[in-house]
Formats: sequence, structure tokens, C-alpha cells
Amino acid sequence: MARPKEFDPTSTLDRAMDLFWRQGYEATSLADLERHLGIGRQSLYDTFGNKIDLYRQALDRYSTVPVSYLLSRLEAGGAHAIRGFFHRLIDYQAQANPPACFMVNSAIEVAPRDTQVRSRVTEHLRRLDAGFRTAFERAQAQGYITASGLEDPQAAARLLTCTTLGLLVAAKARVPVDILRQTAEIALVAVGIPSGDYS
Amino acid sequence: MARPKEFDPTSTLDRAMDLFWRQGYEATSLADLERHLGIGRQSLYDTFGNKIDLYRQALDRYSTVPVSYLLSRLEAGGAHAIRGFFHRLIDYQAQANPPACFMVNSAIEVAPRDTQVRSRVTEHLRRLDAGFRTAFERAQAQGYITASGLEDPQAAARLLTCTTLGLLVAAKARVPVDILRQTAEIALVAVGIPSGDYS
DNA sequence: ATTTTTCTTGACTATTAGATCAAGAACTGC
DNA sequence: GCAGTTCTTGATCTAATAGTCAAGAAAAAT
Repeated sequence: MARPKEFDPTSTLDRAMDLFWRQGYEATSLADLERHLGIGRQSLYDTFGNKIDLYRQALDRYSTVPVSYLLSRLEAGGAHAIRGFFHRLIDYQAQANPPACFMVNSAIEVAPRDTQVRSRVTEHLRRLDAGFRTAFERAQAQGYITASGLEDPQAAARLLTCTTLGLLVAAKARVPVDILRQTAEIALVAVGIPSGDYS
Repeated sequence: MARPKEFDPTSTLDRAMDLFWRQGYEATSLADLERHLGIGRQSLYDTFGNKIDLYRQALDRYSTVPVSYLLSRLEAGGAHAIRGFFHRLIDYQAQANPPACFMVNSAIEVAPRDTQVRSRVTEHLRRLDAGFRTAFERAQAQGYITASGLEDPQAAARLLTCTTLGLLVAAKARVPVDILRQTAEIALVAVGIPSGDYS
């Protein structure tokens, strides 16, 4: 043991996550990282390895913090939780430069060329799908699913996962937030979760 | 008039489209372009301008060739055409490295930083939505839409557009093609287009 | 207090990127 | 056949990139 780091690696990783999330991998230079993380280049290499290593760790951080937060609420609830999921998802995109989803961005930009990133994206899609399935099953058990909705929880989950991905692409293209909300509402109605106010 | 070009600008642009479509903007270097297009660098600059100009032209080419092909069939048909659209869309992703959709890729990687690309993406989304709306209205008029489906053509179009974007993200993440097909089928059923074999 | 380890700082390197220059080749029109 | 224009080729330029080196600063352990 000797001199301790002057920065907190965890909160620094959070900042790297934010930056990669907003700008993508290639568009983020080491100079950007130094500036935005507030640490020197050598500290960055000592702590996180090289650029792609840092990116992967940022992606893992994304998985364990914002994603886990959203998914835990989804898995714990039913119809109400599914609506809340989309509500929160879209609310976060209501900014001048919507960052969309770090996983979706990675799926397009990095996953095709990086096996490790690709497997993280695959795992993320699996989690999302499972979360929707669980929540939909609970919603069914609670009698919340209307007759015109889908019967198969797996089918509902597939559609909701796909809708989520589509909404995030649209958000990145700056489709107005109220259209995103409408679209989410349509998907909810389509799987059998009737309209209702947000909470 | 003087010496004519030794290459065909149009087919060369097609190759640029393929390359950018598969690899994205940043991951495609000028050396890649020279090699893949089979022309020298100066010819490239003389004919297409700089790299981002070429990218924008490739995107326009994408709009006018493959996209227009798919959309013309969509606008001309009804329920059958909507199913055919997804069929063709997904079939094209059945390769080792699915290229997904040039517009979706652009929406994520380039649109946030390039106004001109962003407006092309926005226009594309509008076209896609309008195509689905037209086809859905015709399907309704032909009595193809089941009672449990959506009534509002605009709502159906929103959901189908969003599903399309989501499917393409999934394709890029190498979600198996049979799952993409299932998901598309679920979306079709959800809007009121009952199962049926492809044509 | 000294030693030892680790961290920080900033200069540095090598490579690659996109873009340009210049000279010679090739074709059209007169 | 000649003049004029355009194309092609390959070398070159400049800026920016990811990554490294080395020296000095700071803290912990003895």
C-alpha cells in the first residue's frame, strides 16, 4: 500500500459511461475522456486499461446501475410496472440531445466488431425480455390483461422488447417525445394493457 | 468535354453504400473505400467530394433504391404487402454479419452529429410510417383486419414502424432470424393482421 | 525520518486519418 | 493532328489519434 488515488474510480467510471453513452465509442477521444473524467491519461490507463477496456467497463456499469434499476421495478410489478418502465424510459429521452440507450448504441456501433460487447448486448436483450415476461405473467395473474391482448407472455415480451429498441432508435433520431409516448401506449394496448394515467 | 471517367459513378456509389451500410461511417477509412470501390483517392474526391459527402450520397442512394423498392410494394398492397415487407426485411438479415438498416445505423452513429444525415433519417421514418398507414388503410378496406386488432391506421403504422426499427437493432445484435420472424408475426397479429404463410 | 510503492503530470512517439498536390496519361472536339 | 480539358496515379501534407515513457510528488509502512 502506498499513495491512494486522488479520484474515485467508481464515480469516474460513471462519467465515462455518460460520455460513451452520449457520444459513442469512436466519437469519444482520449482527450475528451481526460477532460470529462478530470483525470490524467496515465491514471486512466492504470485504472481501466485501454480505451476499449474502459468502454466495456462503462457498459457493465450501465448494466448494473441504470438498467438494473429499471428492471428491478419491472420484475417486481405487473401491468402498472410495464407502463412505468416506458414512462421512465421516455422521460429520460426528453432532452435536447437524447442519448438513447447505451446498449442499443453499442449494438449498432461496436457489437459488430467486438465479441465481448456483442455478448453483453445479447445478455441485455435476454434480461429485458425476461423482465417483460415476468411482469406480463404477473399482470395476467392479476387479471389486468384485456381480452383483445396477447395471451402468450413470451409473445408479449418479444413485442415489448422490440418496441423498446425501436423507441430508442427513434429517440436518437429526435422523434418528438409525445410521439414516443403515443407509440408506447399503442404497444401497451396491443399486448392487452389498457390505457391509464402514468404514476 | 474531355477524357471520360473509367468507372461508373452510379455503381461505384452502390459499392460505397454497401460498405458504409455494413461498417458504419467511422469504421470505414478512405483506404477501405479506395480498395472496395476500385478507384483512386483523387477520383473519389473529384466525383463525390469528401468522406461525409460520399456518405450522404450513399444514404440517398439507399433511399432511392432498396428503400423505394420495399416501400413501393408496401404502398401498393394491403395486409399481404405488410407481411411481405417484414418477410423481405428479415430475409435480408439472414447472413453472417447482418448489416441491419443503413438508416437505423445512421440514426445511431451519425445523425446526432450531422444535421443533414439527421434530416434524411427523419424523412425516412416519415416515409415508412406513411407507407404502413397506406397499406393498413387498404387492408382495412379489404376487410383483412381482425376485430382484436387496432382500429386507427395511424396507431397501427406507429407500432409497425417502431417494430421495424427494433427488429433491425436486434438483427445487428445477431438475434437469430427465427426469433425476428416470430417477433414480426406477433406485431402483425397485434395490429390485426392474422397469421398466414408468406408469399 | 527514511524507504518503498504508487500515483500524477506532461512530454513524447508512432501510426493513421482525411485531404491535397503535381505530373503525366487519355480522351473529345475542332 | 492539335489544343484543351479532364482523369488517374502516387507521393505528400497536416492534424489528430491511441498509447507510452520518465521524472517528480505524495502517501503508507517500518
